[in-house]
Amino acid sequence: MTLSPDLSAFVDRHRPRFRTATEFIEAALRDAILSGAVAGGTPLRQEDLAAAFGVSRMPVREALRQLEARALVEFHPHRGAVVAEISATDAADISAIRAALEPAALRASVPQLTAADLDLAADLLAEMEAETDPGRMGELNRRFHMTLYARCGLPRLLALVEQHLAAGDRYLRFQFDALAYRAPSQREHVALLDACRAGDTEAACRVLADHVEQGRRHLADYLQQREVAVPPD
Amino acid sequence: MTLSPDLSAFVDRHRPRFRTATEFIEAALRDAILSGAVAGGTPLRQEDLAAAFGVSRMPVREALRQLEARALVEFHPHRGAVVAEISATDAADISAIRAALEPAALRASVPQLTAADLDLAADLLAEMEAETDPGRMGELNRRFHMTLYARCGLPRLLALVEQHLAAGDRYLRFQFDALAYRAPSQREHVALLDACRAGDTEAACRVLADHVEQGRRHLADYLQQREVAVPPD
DNA sequence: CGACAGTATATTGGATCCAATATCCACGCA
DNA sequence: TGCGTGGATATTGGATCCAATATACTGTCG
Repeated sequence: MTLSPDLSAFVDRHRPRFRTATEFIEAALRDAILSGAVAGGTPLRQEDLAAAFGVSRMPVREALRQLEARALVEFHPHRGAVVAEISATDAADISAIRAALEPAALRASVPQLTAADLDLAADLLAEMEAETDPGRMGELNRRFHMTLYARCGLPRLLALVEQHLAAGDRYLRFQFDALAYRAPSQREHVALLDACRAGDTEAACRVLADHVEQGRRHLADYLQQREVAVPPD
Repeated sequence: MTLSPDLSAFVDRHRPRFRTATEFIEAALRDAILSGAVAGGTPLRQEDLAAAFGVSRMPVREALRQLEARALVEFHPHRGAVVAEISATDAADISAIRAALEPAALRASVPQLTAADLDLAADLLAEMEAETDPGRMGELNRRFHMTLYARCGLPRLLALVEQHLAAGDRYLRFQFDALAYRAPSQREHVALLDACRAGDTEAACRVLADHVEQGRRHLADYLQQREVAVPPD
Protein backbone atom coordinates (compact mmCIF):
# COMPACT_ATOMS: atom_id res chain seq x y z
CA MET A 1 0.00 0.00 0.00
CA THR A 2 2.56 2.58 -1.01
CA LEU A 3 0.06 4.03 -3.44
CA SER A 4 -1.23 7.42 -2.46
CA PRO A 5 -4.92 7.16 -1.57
CA ASP A 6 -5.61 10.01 -3.97
CA LEU A 7 -4.62 7.83 -6.86
CA SER A 8 -7.01 5.00 -6.05
CA ALA A 9 -9.95 6.94 -7.42
CA PHE A 10 -8.20 7.24 -10.76
CA VAL A 11 -7.32 3.59 -10.74
CA ASP A 12 -10.94 2.69 -10.14
CA ARG A 13 -12.18 5.07 -12.78
CA HIS A 14 -9.90 3.64 -15.42
CA ARG A 15 -10.27 0.04 -14.45
CA PRO A 16 -12.08 -1.72 -17.27
CA ARG A 17 -15.69 -1.92 -16.28
CA PHE A 18 -15.91 -5.58 -17.23
CA ARG A 19 -13.23 -8.14 -16.66
CA THR A 20 -14.46 -10.73 -19.13
CA ALA A 21 -16.16 -10.52 -22.48
CA THR A 22 -18.99 -12.66 -21.15
CA GLU A 23 -19.75 -10.14 -18.40
CA PHE A 24 -19.73 -7.30 -20.88
CA ILE A 25 -21.97 -9.00 -23.40
CA GLU A 26 -24.39 -10.18 -20.73
CA ALA A 27 -24.76 -6.63 -19.43
CA ALA A 28 -25.11 -5.16 -22.90
CA LEU A 29 -27.72 -7.67 -24.02
CA ARG A 30 -29.66 -7.33 -20.81
CA ASP A 31 -29.77 -3.57 -21.19
CA ALA A 32 -30.79 -3.92 -24.82
CA ILE A 33 -33.67 -6.21 -23.95
CA LEU A 34 -34.88 -4.40 -20.84
CA SER A 35 -34.70 -1.01 -22.50
CA GLY A 36 -36.92 -2.30 -25.27
CA ALA A 37 -34.27 -1.72 -27.92
CA VAL A 38 -34.77 -5.29 -29.16
CA ALA A 39 -38.35 -6.46 -29.22
CA GLY A 40 -39.73 -9.70 -27.85
CA GLY A 41 -39.49 -12.59 -30.27
CA THR A 42 -36.34 -11.28 -31.93
CA PRO A 43 -34.04 -14.20 -32.77
CA LEU A 44 -30.59 -13.83 -31.30
CA ARG A 45 -28.16 -15.36 -33.78
CA GLN A 46 -24.95 -16.22 -32.04
CA GLU A 47 -22.82 -15.50 -35.09
CA ASP A 48 -24.37 -12.07 -35.61
CA LEU A 49 -23.99 -11.09 -31.97
CA ALA A 50 -20.42 -12.31 -31.93
CA ALA A 51 -19.63 -10.19 -34.97
CA ALA A 52 -21.41 -7.19 -33.46
CA PHE A 53 -19.37 -7.44 -30.26
CA GLY A 54 -16.16 -8.36 -32.07
CA VAL A 55 -15.69 -11.66 -30.26
CA SER A 56 -16.24 -15.33 -30.97
CA ARG A 57 -19.51 -17.12 -30.38
CA MET A 58 -18.40 -18.53 -27.06
CA PRO A 59 -18.82 -15.55 -24.73
CA VAL A 60 -22.09 -14.85 -26.51
CA ARG A 61 -23.29 -18.33 -25.68
CA GLU A 62 -22.41 -17.98 -22.03
CA ALA A 63 -24.11 -14.61 -21.83
CA LEU A 64 -27.24 -16.02 -23.45
CA ARG A 65 -27.32 -18.83 -20.92
CA GLN A 66 -27.26 -16.36 -18.08
CA LEU A 67 -30.04 -14.36 -19.66
CA GLU A 68 -32.02 -17.56 -20.07
CA ALA A 69 -31.79 -18.21 -16.33
CA ARG A 70 -33.17 -14.69 -15.83
CA ALA A 71 -36.08 -15.39 -18.18
CA LEU A 72 -35.01 -12.66 -20.59
CA VAL A 73 -34.40 -15.02 -23.49
CA GLU A 74 -35.74 -18.45 -24.37
CA PHE A 75 -33.67 -21.29 -25.75
CA HIS A 76 -35.01 -23.76 -28.25
CA PRO A 77 -32.53 -26.60 -28.66
CA HIS A 78 -30.77 -26.42 -32.00
CA ARG A 79 -32.95 -23.51 -33.04
CA GLY A 80 -31.40 -20.78 -31.01
CA ALA A 81 -32.41 -18.11 -28.57
CA VAL A 82 -35.14 -15.53 -28.95
CA VAL A 83 -35.89 -12.52 -26.81
CA ALA A 84 -38.66 -13.37 -24.34
CA GLU A 85 -42.05 -12.17 -25.47
CA ILE A 86 -44.00 -9.64 -23.49
CA SER A 87 -47.67 -10.16 -22.79
CA ALA A 88 -50.47 -8.95 -20.58
CA THR A 89 -50.19 -12.02 -18.36
CA ASP A 90 -46.44 -11.56 -18.04
CA ALA A 91 -47.00 -7.96 -17.01
CA ALA A 92 -49.51 -9.12 -14.42
CA ASP A 93 -46.98 -11.68 -13.26
CA ILE A 94 -44.25 -9.10 -12.81
CA SER A 95 -46.64 -6.72 -11.08
CA ALA A 96 -47.69 -9.41 -8.63
CA ILE A 97 -44.07 -10.15 -7.80
CA ARG A 98 -43.30 -6.48 -7.31
CA ALA A 99 -46.36 -6.04 -5.11
CA ALA A 100 -45.20 -8.90 -2.92
CA LEU A 101 -41.50 -8.08 -2.73
CA GLU A 102 -41.19 -4.33 -2.61
CA PRO A 103 -43.17 -3.70 0.57
CA ALA A 104 -41.15 -6.44 2.25
CA ALA A 105 -37.90 -4.80 1.21
CA LEU A 106 -39.12 -1.37 2.26
CA ARG A 107 -40.30 -2.60 5.64
CA ALA A 108 -36.85 -3.95 6.44
CA SER A 109 -35.07 -0.94 5.02
CA VAL A 110 -36.89 2.11 6.38
CA PRO A 111 -35.61 1.79 9.96
CA GLN A 112 -32.05 1.71 8.62
CA LEU A 113 -32.29 4.60 6.19
CA THR A 114 -29.82 7.41 6.70
CA ALA A 115 -30.27 11.11 6.04
CA ALA A 116 -27.95 10.73 3.08
CA ASP A 117 -30.18 8.03 1.62
CA LEU A 118 -33.24 10.22 1.96
CA ASP A 119 -31.47 13.19 0.41
CA LEU A 120 -30.35 11.06 -2.51
CA ALA A 121 -33.91 9.86 -3.00
CA ALA A 122 -35.13 13.45 -2.93
CA ASP A 123 -32.53 14.42 -5.53
CA LEU A 124 -33.60 11.59 -7.81
CA LEU A 125 -37.21 12.65 -7.40
CA ALA A 126 -36.33 16.22 -8.37
CA GLU A 127 -34.46 14.98 -11.43
CA MET A 128 -37.46 12.95 -12.47
CA GLU A 129 -39.63 16.06 -12.53
CA ALA A 130 -37.63 17.48 -15.40
CA GLU A 131 -36.80 14.30 -17.30
CA THR A 132 -38.51 13.62 -20.61
CA ASP A 133 -36.54 10.71 -22.04
CA PRO A 134 -38.47 7.55 -21.08
CA GLY A 135 -35.35 5.41 -20.81
CA ARG A 136 -33.65 7.81 -18.46
CA MET A 137 -36.91 8.27 -16.61
CA GLY A 138 -37.10 4.55 -16.00
CA GLU A 139 -33.59 4.48 -14.67
CA LEU A 140 -34.26 7.35 -12.28
CA ASN A 141 -37.43 5.65 -11.11
CA ARG A 142 -35.57 2.42 -10.43
CA ARG A 143 -32.81 4.22 -8.58
CA PHE A 144 -35.33 6.10 -6.48
CA HIS A 145 -37.07 2.91 -5.45
CA MET A 146 -33.83 1.02 -4.90
CA THR A 147 -32.44 3.80 -2.75
CA LEU A 148 -35.34 3.39 -0.34
CA TYR A 149 -34.93 -0.40 -0.24
CA ALA A 150 -31.15 -0.41 -0.14
CA ARG A 151 -30.77 -0.77 3.63
CA CYS A 152 -32.97 -3.84 3.96
CA GLY A 153 -29.90 -5.99 4.54
CA LEU A 154 -31.28 -8.79 2.38
CA PRO A 155 -29.16 -8.95 -0.78
CA ARG A 156 -31.17 -11.67 -2.51
CA LEU A 157 -34.41 -9.84 -1.96
CA LEU A 158 -32.83 -6.63 -3.17
CA ALA A 159 -31.55 -8.29 -6.33
CA LEU A 160 -34.96 -9.76 -7.07
CA VAL A 161 -36.62 -6.40 -6.59
CA GLU A 162 -34.15 -4.68 -8.90
CA GLN A 163 -34.58 -7.39 -11.49
CA HIS A 164 -38.35 -7.07 -11.54
CA LEU A 165 -38.31 -3.29 -11.45
CA ALA A 166 -36.24 -3.46 -14.61
CA ALA A 167 -38.43 -6.17 -16.11
CA GLY A 168 -41.47 -4.00 -15.51
CA ASP A 169 -39.83 -1.08 -17.28
CA ARG A 170 -39.75 -3.12 -20.47
CA TYR A 171 -43.45 -2.50 -20.71
CA LEU A 172 -43.38 1.22 -20.08
CA ARG A 173 -41.41 1.64 -23.29
CA PHE A 174 -44.51 0.86 -25.24
CA GLN A 175 -46.82 3.18 -23.41
CA PHE A 176 -47.42 6.35 -25.32
CA ASP A 177 -49.81 7.65 -22.71
CA ALA A 178 -47.18 7.31 -20.01
CA LEU A 179 -47.35 11.05 -19.44
CA ALA A 180 -50.85 10.76 -18.06
CA TYR A 181 -49.56 8.31 -15.48
CA ARG A 182 -46.64 10.45 -14.60
CA ALA A 183 -48.20 13.09 -12.37
CA PRO A 184 -50.05 10.73 -10.01
CA SER A 185 -47.00 8.49 -9.92
CA GLN A 186 -44.84 11.39 -8.83
CA ARG A 187 -47.34 12.35 -6.15
CA GLU A 188 -47.15 8.81 -4.79
CA HIS A 189 -43.38 9.00 -4.86
CA VAL A 190 -43.45 12.17 -2.80
CA ALA A 191 -45.85 10.62 -0.29
CA LEU A 192 -43.63 7.56 -0.09
CA LEU A 193 -40.52 9.59 0.56
CA ASP A 194 -42.32 11.68 3.17
CA ALA A 195 -43.42 8.59 5.06
CA CYS A 196 -39.89 7.22 4.95
CA ARG A 197 -38.47 10.49 6.19
CA ALA A 198 -40.99 10.45 9.04
CA GLY A 199 -39.85 6.94 9.89
CA ASP A 200 -43.40 5.69 9.57
CA THR A 201 -42.64 2.28 8.15
CA GLU A 202 -46.18 1.00 7.94
CA ALA A 203 -47.49 4.15 6.29
CA ALA A 204 -44.65 3.95 3.78
CA CYS A 205 -45.53 0.34 3.02
CA ARG A 206 -49.16 1.25 2.48
CA VAL A 207 -48.25 4.06 0.10
CA LEU A 208 -45.88 1.77 -1.75
CA ALA A 209 -48.40 -1.06 -2.02
CA ASP A 210 -50.86 1.40 -3.45
CA HIS A 211 -48.24 2.80 -5.82
CA VAL A 212 -47.35 -0.62 -7.20
CA GLU A 213 -51.04 -1.47 -7.50
CA GLN A 214 -51.68 1.74 -9.45
CA GLY A 215 -48.84 0.86 -11.76
CA ARG A 216 -50.21 -2.64 -12.22
CA ARG A 217 -53.64 -1.35 -13.06
CA HIS A 218 -52.32 1.26 -15.42
CA LEU A 219 -50.26 -1.34 -17.26
CA ALA A 220 -53.11 -3.86 -17.36
CA ASP A 221 -55.52 -1.30 -18.81
CA TYR A 222 -53.02 -0.24 -21.41
CA LEU A 223 -52.10 -3.77 -22.47
CA GLN A 224 -55.71 -4.89 -22.62
CA GLN A 225 -56.77 -2.11 -24.95
CA ARG A 226 -53.66 -2.81 -26.97
CA GLU A 227 -54.50 -6.49 -27.23
CA VAL A 228 -57.92 -5.62 -28.56
CA ALA A 229 -56.39 -3.29 -31.10
CA VAL A 230 -53.71 -5.78 -32.12
CA PRO A 231 -55.37 -9.21 -32.08
CA PRO A 232 -53.10 -12.14 -31.27
CA ASP A 233 -51.68 -13.82 -34.36
CA MET B 1 -50.17 -38.34 -37.34
CA THR B 2 -50.50 -42.01 -38.26
CA LEU B 3 -49.14 -42.88 -34.82
CA SER B 4 -51.72 -44.37 -32.51
CA PRO B 5 -52.39 -41.93 -29.64
CA ASP B 6 -51.79 -44.77 -27.20
CA LEU B 7 -48.16 -44.89 -28.21
CA SER B 8 -47.42 -41.25 -27.48
CA ALA B 9 -47.22 -41.92 -23.76
CA PHE B 10 -44.47 -44.46 -24.37
CA VAL B 11 -42.67 -42.11 -26.66
CA ASP B 12 -42.74 -39.42 -24.00
CA ARG B 13 -41.64 -41.81 -21.30
CA HIS B 14 -38.64 -42.95 -23.26
CA ARG B 15 -37.70 -39.61 -24.67
CA PRO B 16 -34.36 -38.65 -23.22
CA ARG B 17 -35.11 -36.41 -20.31
CA PHE B 18 -32.60 -33.84 -21.44
CA ARG B 19 -31.98 -32.88 -24.99
CA THR B 20 -28.61 -31.23 -24.48
CA ALA B 21 -25.68 -31.99 -22.24
CA THR B 22 -25.88 -28.47 -20.82
CA GLU B 23 -29.46 -29.03 -19.66
CA PHE B 24 -28.54 -32.29 -18.05
CA ILE B 25 -25.49 -30.96 -16.25
CA GLU B 26 -27.31 -27.86 -15.08
CA ALA B 27 -30.08 -29.98 -13.55
CA ALA B 28 -27.64 -32.42 -11.97
CA LEU B 29 -25.48 -29.71 -10.43
CA ARG B 30 -28.49 -27.80 -9.18
CA ASP B 31 -29.82 -30.90 -7.50
CA ALA B 32 -26.43 -31.66 -6.02
CA ILE B 33 -26.14 -28.19 -4.55
CA LEU B 34 -29.71 -27.82 -3.33
CA SER B 35 -29.75 -31.27 -1.78
CA GLY B 36 -26.67 -30.38 0.20
CA ALA B 37 -24.59 -33.10 -1.41
CA VAL B 38 -21.90 -30.54 -2.18
CA ALA B 39 -21.23 -28.03 0.56
CA GLY B 40 -20.99 -24.27 0.21
CA GLY B 41 -17.53 -23.07 -0.71
CA THR B 42 -16.69 -26.18 -2.68
CA PRO B 43 -14.65 -25.21 -5.75
CA LEU B 44 -16.18 -26.46 -8.99
CA ARG B 45 -13.28 -27.34 -11.30
CA GLN B 46 -14.49 -27.41 -14.85
CA GLU B 47 -12.09 -30.17 -15.86
CA ASP B 48 -13.17 -32.42 -13.00
CA LEU B 49 -16.86 -31.88 -13.63
CA ALA B 50 -16.38 -32.50 -17.33
CA ALA B 51 -14.64 -35.78 -16.58
CA ALA B 52 -17.31 -36.75 -14.07
CA PHE B 53 -20.07 -36.17 -16.62
CA GLY B 54 -18.09 -37.60 -19.50
CA VAL B 55 -18.22 -34.45 -21.60
CA SER B 56 -15.93 -31.58 -22.46
CA ARG B 57 -15.62 -28.44 -20.38
CA MET B 58 -17.97 -26.47 -22.58
CA PRO B 59 -21.39 -27.72 -21.47
CA VAL B 60 -20.06 -27.53 -17.92
CA ARG B 61 -19.22 -23.87 -18.41
CA GLU B 62 -22.66 -23.07 -19.76
CA ALA B 63 -24.34 -24.92 -16.91
CA LEU B 64 -22.23 -23.05 -14.36
CA ARG B 65 -23.21 -19.74 -15.93
CA GLN B 66 -26.87 -20.58 -15.53
CA LEU B 67 -26.34 -21.57 -11.93
CA GLU B 68 -24.52 -18.31 -11.37
CA ALA B 69 -27.56 -16.38 -12.57
CA ARG B 70 -29.58 -18.34 -10.01
CA ALA B 71 -27.13 -17.45 -7.24
CA LEU B 72 -26.21 -21.08 -6.61
CA VAL B 73 -22.57 -20.66 -7.57
CA GLU B 74 -20.23 -17.69 -7.58
CA PHE B 75 -17.75 -16.90 -10.31
CA HIS B 76 -14.40 -15.34 -9.65
CA PRO B 77 -12.77 -14.36 -12.94
CA HIS B 78 -9.89 -16.63 -13.82
CA ARG B 79 -10.25 -18.41 -10.49
CA GLY B 80 -13.31 -20.45 -11.15
CA ALA B 81 -16.68 -21.14 -9.62
CA VAL B 82 -17.45 -22.13 -6.05
CA VAL B 83 -20.72 -23.32 -4.56
CA ALA B 84 -22.50 -20.40 -2.92
CA GLU B 85 -21.97 -20.31 0.83
CA ILE B 86 -24.84 -20.66 3.23
CA SER B 87 -25.17 -18.30 6.16
CA ALA B 88 -27.65 -17.07 8.72
CA THR B 89 -28.24 -13.87 6.78
CA ASP B 90 -28.78 -15.80 3.57
CA ALA B 91 -31.32 -17.98 5.34
CA ALA B 92 -33.08 -14.86 6.61
CA ASP B 93 -32.98 -13.49 3.10
CA ILE B 94 -34.59 -16.57 1.62
CA SER B 95 -37.18 -16.68 4.40
CA ALA B 96 -38.12 -13.06 3.77
CA ILE B 97 -38.59 -13.78 0.08
CA ARG B 98 -40.70 -16.84 0.80
CA ALA B 99 -42.82 -14.90 3.29
CA ALA B 100 -43.48 -12.26 0.67
CA LEU B 101 -44.09 -14.50 -2.33
CA GLU B 102 -45.90 -17.56 -1.09
CA PRO B 103 -48.99 -15.88 0.33
CA ALA B 104 -49.27 -13.91 -2.92
CA ALA B 105 -49.15 -17.12 -4.95
CA LEU B 106 -51.62 -18.84 -2.65
CA ARG B 107 -54.06 -15.96 -2.74
CA ALA B 108 -54.22 -16.11 -6.53
CA SER B 109 -54.34 -19.89 -6.60
CA VAL B 110 -56.90 -20.92 -3.98
CA PRO B 111 -59.96 -19.78 -5.94
CA GLN B 112 -58.81 -21.86 -8.92
CA LEU B 113 -57.94 -25.04 -7.04
CA THR B 114 -59.71 -28.20 -8.20
CA ALA B 115 -60.79 -31.19 -6.15
CA ALA B 116 -58.00 -33.15 -7.80
CA ASP B 117 -55.46 -30.59 -6.63
CA LEU B 118 -56.69 -30.81 -3.07
CA ASP B 119 -56.68 -34.60 -3.15
CA LEU B 120 -53.14 -34.60 -4.46
CA ALA B 121 -52.09 -32.25 -1.68
CA ALA B 122 -53.75 -34.52 0.86
CA ASP B 123 -51.90 -37.53 -0.56
CA LEU B 124 -48.59 -35.74 -0.33
CA LEU B 125 -49.36 -34.77 3.24
CA ALA B 126 -50.12 -38.39 4.10
CA GLU B 127 -46.87 -39.50 2.50
CA MET B 128 -44.97 -36.98 4.55
CA GLU B 129 -46.29 -38.49 7.76
CA ALA B 130 -44.39 -41.68 7.10
CA GLU B 131 -41.30 -40.31 5.42
CA THR B 132 -38.00 -40.36 7.31
CA ASP B 133 -35.44 -39.52 4.64
CA PRO B 134 -34.84 -35.77 4.87
CA GLY B 135 -34.15 -35.38 1.16
CA ARG B 136 -37.36 -37.09 0.16
CA MET B 137 -39.19 -35.23 2.91
CA GLY B 138 -38.02 -31.93 1.47
CA GLU B 139 -39.24 -32.91 -1.95
CA LEU B 140 -42.67 -33.91 -0.63
CA ASN B 141 -42.89 -30.65 1.27
CA ARG B 142 -42.06 -28.66 -1.86
CA ARG B 143 -44.58 -30.56 -3.93
CA PHE B 144 -47.27 -30.05 -1.30
CA HIS B 145 -46.71 -26.32 -1.26
CA MET B 146 -46.41 -26.06 -5.02
CA THR B 147 -49.61 -28.01 -5.53
CA LEU B 148 -51.50 -25.39 -3.57
CA TYR B 149 -49.89 -22.53 -5.52
CA ALA B 150 -50.03 -24.20 -8.90
CA ARG B 151 -53.23 -22.54 -10.12
CA CYS B 152 -52.12 -18.98 -9.48
CA GLY B 153 -51.71 -18.41 -13.20
CA LEU B 154 -48.50 -16.46 -12.72
CA PRO B 155 -45.65 -18.57 -14.06
CA ARG B 156 -42.84 -16.24 -13.07
CA LEU B 157 -44.10 -15.99 -9.51
CA LEU B 158 -44.50 -19.75 -9.38
CA ALA B 159 -40.96 -20.31 -10.60
CA LEU B 160 -39.56 -17.90 -8.02
CA VAL B 161 -41.49 -19.61 -5.25
CA GLU B 162 -40.24 -23.03 -6.32
CA GLN B 163 -36.70 -21.75 -6.55
CA HIS B 164 -36.75 -20.33 -3.04
CA LEU B 165 -38.53 -23.31 -1.54
CA ALA B 166 -35.67 -25.41 -2.86
CA ALA B 167 -33.08 -22.89 -1.74
CA GLY B 168 -34.54 -23.00 1.75
CA ASP B 169 -34.31 -26.77 1.82
CA ARG B 170 -30.55 -26.50 1.51
CA TYR B 171 -30.56 -25.43 5.13
CA LEU B 172 -32.80 -28.14 6.46
CA ARG B 173 -30.17 -30.70 5.47
CA PHE B 174 -28.01 -29.48 8.29
CA GLN B 175 -30.65 -29.53 10.96
CA PHE B 176 -30.41 -32.57 13.12
CA ASP B 177 -33.26 -31.44 15.32
CA ALA B 178 -35.55 -31.21 12.33
CA LEU B 179 -37.74 -33.88 13.89
CA ALA B 180 -38.79 -31.50 16.66
CA TYR B 181 -40.00 -29.09 14.03
CA ARG B 182 -41.79 -31.74 12.10
CA ALA B 183 -44.93 -32.21 14.16
CA PRO B 184 -45.95 -28.53 14.39
CA SER B 185 -45.08 -28.10 10.74
CA GLN B 186 -47.39 -30.92 9.78
CA ARG B 187 -50.16 -29.46 11.90
CA GLU B 188 -49.78 -26.18 10.04
CA HIS B 189 -49.88 -28.06 6.75
CA VAL B 190 -53.15 -29.69 7.73
CA ALA B 191 -54.65 -26.36 8.76
CA LEU B 192 -53.47 -24.85 5.49
CA LEU B 193 -55.02 -27.60 3.41
CA ASP B 194 -58.27 -27.36 5.39
CA ALA B 195 -58.53 -23.64 4.76
CA CYS B 196 -57.87 -24.21 1.06
CA ARG B 197 -60.50 -26.93 0.91
CA ALA B 198 -62.97 -24.60 2.60
CA GLY B 199 -62.15 -21.99 -0.03
CA ASP B 200 -61.25 -19.51 2.68
CA THR B 201 -58.45 -17.74 0.87
CA GLU B 202 -57.62 -15.21 3.54
CA ALA B 203 -57.55 -17.79 6.32
CA ALA B 204 -55.27 -19.94 4.20
CA CYS B 205 -52.95 -16.99 3.64
CA ARG B 206 -52.82 -16.28 7.36
CA VAL B 207 -51.98 -19.91 8.15
CA LEU B 208 -49.34 -19.92 5.42
CA ALA B 209 -47.78 -16.65 6.57
CA ASP B 210 -47.56 -18.09 10.05
CA HIS B 211 -46.13 -21.35 8.73
CA VAL B 212 -43.37 -19.60 6.80
CA GLU B 213 -42.66 -17.39 9.79
CA GLN B 214 -42.36 -20.43 12.07
CA GLY B 215 -39.95 -21.97 9.61
CA ARG B 216 -37.94 -18.78 9.48
CA ARG B 217 -37.71 -18.58 13.25
CA HIS B 218 -36.80 -22.22 13.58
CA LEU B 219 -34.03 -21.85 11.04
CA ALA B 220 -32.76 -18.60 12.55
CA ASP B 221 -32.58 -20.13 16.03
CA TYR B 222 -30.77 -23.16 14.73
CA LEU B 223 -28.26 -21.22 12.67
CA GLN B 224 -27.57 -18.77 15.45
CA GLN B 225 -26.72 -21.46 17.99
CA ARG B 226 -24.68 -23.16 15.30
CA GLU B 227 -22.76 -19.96 14.61
CA VAL B 228 -21.89 -19.66 18.28
CA ALA B 229 -20.76 -23.28 18.36
CA VAL B 230 -18.75 -22.95 15.17
CA PRO B 231 -17.20 -19.48 15.21
CA PRO B 232 -16.58 -17.92 11.77
CA ASP B 233 -13.08 -18.54 10.47
C1' DC C 1 -52.48 -31.16 -57.64
C1' DG C 2 -51.16 -32.51 -52.96
C1' DA C 3 -48.43 -35.09 -49.79
C1' DC C 4 -44.47 -37.36 -48.54
C1' DA C 5 -39.50 -38.58 -48.73
C1' DG C 6 -35.01 -37.26 -49.27
C1' DT C 7 -31.56 -33.89 -49.47
C1' DA C 8 -29.28 -29.36 -48.84
C1' DT C 9 -28.34 -25.65 -45.87
C1' DA C 10 -28.07 -22.93 -41.89
C1' DT C 11 -27.40 -22.84 -37.15
C1' DT C 12 -26.55 -24.56 -32.86
C1' DG C 13 -24.20 -28.03 -29.53
C1' DG C 14 -19.91 -29.87 -28.23
C1' DA C 15 -14.72 -30.78 -28.54
C1' DT C 16 -10.28 -29.23 -28.90
C1' DC C 17 -6.84 -25.84 -28.94
C1' DC C 18 -4.50 -21.53 -27.64
C1' DA C 19 -4.05 -17.32 -24.75
C1' DA C 20 -4.53 -14.81 -20.53
C1' DT C 21 -4.25 -14.58 -15.70
C1' DA C 22 -4.25 -15.83 -10.85
C1' DT C 23 -1.78 -18.41 -7.43
C1' DC C 24 2.25 -20.60 -5.59
C1' DC C 25 6.97 -20.94 -4.64
C1' DA C 26 11.78 -20.05 -4.88
C1' DC C 27 15.09 -16.66 -4.82
C1' DG C 28 17.47 -12.40 -3.81
C1' DC C 29 17.98 -8.43 -1.12
C1' DA C 30 17.51 -5.30 2.72
C1' DT D 1 14.49 -13.07 8.99
C1' DG D 2 10.97 -10.79 6.37
C1' DC D 3 9.45 -8.65 2.33
C1' DG D 4 9.17 -8.02 -2.45
C1' DT D 5 10.20 -9.75 -7.09
C1' DG D 6 10.18 -13.02 -10.69
C1' DG D 7 9.10 -17.18 -12.87
C1' DA D 8 6.53 -21.89 -12.96
C1' DT D 9 2.09 -24.00 -12.90
C1' DA D 10 -2.68 -24.70 -12.85
C1' DT D 11 -6.96 -23.08 -14.35
C1' DT D 12 -10.02 -20.37 -16.64
C1' DG D 13 -11.44 -17.31 -20.79
C1' DG D 14 -11.80 -17.21 -25.65
C1' DA D 15 -11.17 -18.95 -30.58
C1' DT D 16 -11.61 -22.34 -33.85
C1' DC D 17 -13.16 -26.60 -35.55
C1' DC D 18 -16.29 -30.56 -36.10
C1' DA D 19 -20.76 -32.96 -35.34
C1' DA D 20 -25.66 -33.05 -34.70
C1' DT D 21 -30.07 -31.36 -35.77
C1' DA D 22 -33.87 -28.47 -37.30
C1' DT D 23 -35.77 -26.20 -41.23
C1' DA D 24 -36.43 -25.33 -46.17
C1' DC D 25 -36.47 -26.92 -50.55
C1' DT D 26 -36.99 -30.15 -54.34
C1' DG D 27 -38.53 -33.84 -56.74
C1' DT D 28 -41.29 -37.83 -57.07
C1' DC D 29 -45.26 -40.59 -56.53
C1' DG D 30 -50.04 -41.21 -55.64
